[in-house]
Amino acid sequence: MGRKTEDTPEIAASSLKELDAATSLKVAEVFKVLGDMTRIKLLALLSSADMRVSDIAGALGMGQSAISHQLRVLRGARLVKFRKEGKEAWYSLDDDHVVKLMCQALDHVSHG
Amino acid sequence: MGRKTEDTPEIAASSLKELDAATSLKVAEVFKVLGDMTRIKLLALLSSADMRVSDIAGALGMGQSAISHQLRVLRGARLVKFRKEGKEAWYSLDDDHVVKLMCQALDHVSHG
DNA sequence: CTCCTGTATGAGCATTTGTGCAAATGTTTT
DNA sequence: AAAACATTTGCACAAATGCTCATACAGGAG
Repeated sequence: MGRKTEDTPEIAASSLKELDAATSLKVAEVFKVLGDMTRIKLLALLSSADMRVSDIAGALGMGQSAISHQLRVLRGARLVKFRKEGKEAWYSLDDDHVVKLMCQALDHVSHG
Repeated sequence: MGRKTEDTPEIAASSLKELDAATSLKVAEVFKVLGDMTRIKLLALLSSADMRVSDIAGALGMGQSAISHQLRVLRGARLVKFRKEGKEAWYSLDDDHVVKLMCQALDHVSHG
């Protein structure tokens, strides 16, 4: 049977009590990167298909420079990766953690 | 101790493709609230015990005003709730979505 | 009532952030 | 070689953010 997205994080909830400053910072950094509507829409796009920079810019109705800037941020957080094909850059989600996180957040806002 | 054990059926990953602007904004707003180290440490504290404002301020080594401001933000995102007992305000996590989200993010940064 | 405690709120300020513009880099075609 | 194309990068600037300070609000004790 088709399995849905795994809803059991490998990290136990009890580990939250022992969050040191460095780890808290890293966690906050990931969330900060996700805390922007442009980047959310961008990641949602990439969840269905790999895309080039200009594709994303067109789909979101934004400048190509802005998208490139955002993709750099997303790359820095290891949320997206890309491969170069000639003069084009194809972007895709880095792993499925991204999707899990977004679904959890979607779950949260939907229950309001 | 009746915390909701309501195992919320996770939202399918396919819903991400259909994210409209309003929903993207809400999702981004939740992440934006989580994208701050002070608030992360604060939520981590609340994951193990309910606390008063002054308790949190003491534990984080910050001013009471700063914590109160942050708690307002967290309340606005429905990530924490509080009950008033006399002149004290006891804060707690609003639901277990918060813990799930943080564990997912912890999972992500740990695999780096 | 007054005083003290716990919390909330508003103003001010320094820092960060997202975007557009323009120039630079790199790749393919002519 | 140049020109066209796709993407990246540096700069600038408005808008947003987090903290501190001071003040206001509310409950309990004397």
